[in-house]
Amino acid sequence: MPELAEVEFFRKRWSAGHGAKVLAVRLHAEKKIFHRCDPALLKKKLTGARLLDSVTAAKQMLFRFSGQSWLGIHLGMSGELRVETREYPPAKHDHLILVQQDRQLVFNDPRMFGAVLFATGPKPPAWWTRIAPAILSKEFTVEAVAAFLHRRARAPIKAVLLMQERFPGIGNWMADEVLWRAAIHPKRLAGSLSPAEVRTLHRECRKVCRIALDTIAGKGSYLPPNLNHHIPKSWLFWHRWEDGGRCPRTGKPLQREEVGGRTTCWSPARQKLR
DNA sequence: CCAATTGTTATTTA
DNA sequence: ATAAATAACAATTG
Repeated sequence: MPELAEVEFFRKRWSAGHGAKVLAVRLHAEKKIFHRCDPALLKKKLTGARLLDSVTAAKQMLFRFSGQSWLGIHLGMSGELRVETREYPPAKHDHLILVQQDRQLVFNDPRMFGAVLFATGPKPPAWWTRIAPAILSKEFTVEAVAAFLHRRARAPIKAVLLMQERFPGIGNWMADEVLWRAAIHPKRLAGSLSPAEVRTLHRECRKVCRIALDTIAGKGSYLPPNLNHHIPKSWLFWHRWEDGGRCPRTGKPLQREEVGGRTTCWSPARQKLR
């Protein structure tokens, strides 16, 4: 499920535990989500450690603990973070739980395409620092997008938008939202976009990220009660899975088809192949 | 039983 | 050699 803004939403949930000690760690060490770390070490180091703070980058979260410990979480396709009471009994797919005095921080992931990472040391580990610069950062320039599209010239633009090395945090629905707003057909080859279209694409990437973050994860310290509640009613998001869904801008029927290996939704009246 | 799922990566193909 | 397409991963739901 989670893309950029949803990941930030879930990270913010766990910030309820900032400043508090971890009294116990419960985990399903044999599960695949732990295969990129040492779960025994994670448990040893985090038990008794204090959760200091956390950040999000792309689709990943980094939680910093006392004792120079760093916990990374990728939510994969079906992961979510929740905060439960001390009395909450663990459920089947609660693969990692950090027990604190007043709450339990739960990582639940039924499909287990997610990942738990762990490292110790004075600075954030390499698997964190090598994440591409954010779309909302200064480094995400029109020139950088143009150069990337040139290198991926023969791939459909939809597939290119999903590449985390240049569009960190963009996932299936955000890619469709960006292309719909930019009025670019998802099957257009990346190398075929005009300079004007590249500028529009760049601008809409930033707008979708900004608005998605504000509405899904909430501004400042406000955390919305659920994920989708505040997503603008005008967005393609609300219509992309409806059978017989219509484009919110043209009122014409939407189309759904696999593009770049993923189910893609677009408005043929707005996004032309030419 | 078949097909679907907001992600990533290893393998195969071009 | 490079880049694009495909398969695989696991669990659940319709």
